[in-house]
Amino acid sequence: MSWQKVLSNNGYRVSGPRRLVMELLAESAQPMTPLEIYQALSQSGRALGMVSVYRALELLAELGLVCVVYNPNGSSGYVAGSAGHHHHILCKRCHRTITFAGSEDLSDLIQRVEAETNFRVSDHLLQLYGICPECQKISADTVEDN
Amino acid sequence: MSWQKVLSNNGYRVSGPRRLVMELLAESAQPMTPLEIYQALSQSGRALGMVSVYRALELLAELGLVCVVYNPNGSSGYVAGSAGHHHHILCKRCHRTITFAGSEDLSDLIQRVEAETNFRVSDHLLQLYGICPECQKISADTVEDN
DNA sequence: AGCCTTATTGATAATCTTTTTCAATAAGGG
DNA sequence: CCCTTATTGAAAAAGATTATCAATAAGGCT
Ligand SMILES: [Zn+2]
Ligand SMILES: [Zn+2]
Ligand SMILES: [Zn+2]
Ligand SMILES: [Zn+2]
Repeated sequence: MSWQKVLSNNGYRVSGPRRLVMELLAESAQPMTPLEIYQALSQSGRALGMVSVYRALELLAELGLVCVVYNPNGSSGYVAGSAGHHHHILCKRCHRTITFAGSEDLSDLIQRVEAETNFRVSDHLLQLYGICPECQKISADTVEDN
Repeated sequence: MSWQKVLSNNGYRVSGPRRLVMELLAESAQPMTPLEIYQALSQSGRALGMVSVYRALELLAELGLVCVVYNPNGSSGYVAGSAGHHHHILCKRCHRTITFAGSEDLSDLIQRVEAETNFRVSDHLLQLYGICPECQKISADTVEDN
């Protein structure tokens, strides 16, 4: 279902600011902070208030249309979200972020931890960090040059 | 190795504020924000500046003596950290947080994602959310009462 | 135990980020 | 095309984090 439909179906309007934020994030390969979103849109002429960026992100996140991802250094940003169970993998060098499908791969771990701790697990946060193909290539080239 | 030793070995002093923050977190069952730490210490007479809380946390986190954990709602807090590969599980109801040992349980998942995405994975962020034993018991009691 | 050096603290101010407020605007149903 | 009302945006308020710098105290040395 399109993000416009998700908004409508939940009684929200498909407004200019929401469209701008949504489309920008969909195009971006990297997570963006509210400020970065504001600046990117301002510079490309399509101005909107900083407040609207915050409000759009809040709503879009609530509806699952965008996701928050955490950088290794602790800062966080937003990426366009896909539906269903999924997680993100971030490049430590260029911050390129892509999504991978969630699976039952954690179920063994979760069972073990439930047995160990007596917690009942219902949810999880998982992100992988590493180096993306492009940055690996750059590293390889640099090494060759030496 | 004790946290005091870690500080010393890295050329830092075992100061009052660092001790207060470290001991408070070690005793706390829940993650705490800088403000919560500041207030808790102030109220128990052992006053220190807000700024010192920030600085202590920054340093302790850098040395791996405390960890940042993310609440399901997006807010974050600090917990006393254990050494080695580990993760945290949080109770969604009372925020009690405990540590569980990391393992190789993600290696299958990581291999799959590396194959799918061509990323080289070096690190990960994992947290589990659920209900702790105490809160399960409360739920059970409540149900019985009905 | 007392002294000295210097890392660390804390009060204040500066900066940055996020939220509130409320009149003006525009989305979308009719 | 009009009307209703959700949404926006400017400005201000509130909240969180960081910089400054004189005063303090940790820990090495004797
Ligand atoms: Zn990269
Ligand atoms: Zn998952
Ligand atoms: Zn609980
Ligand atoms: Zn792990």
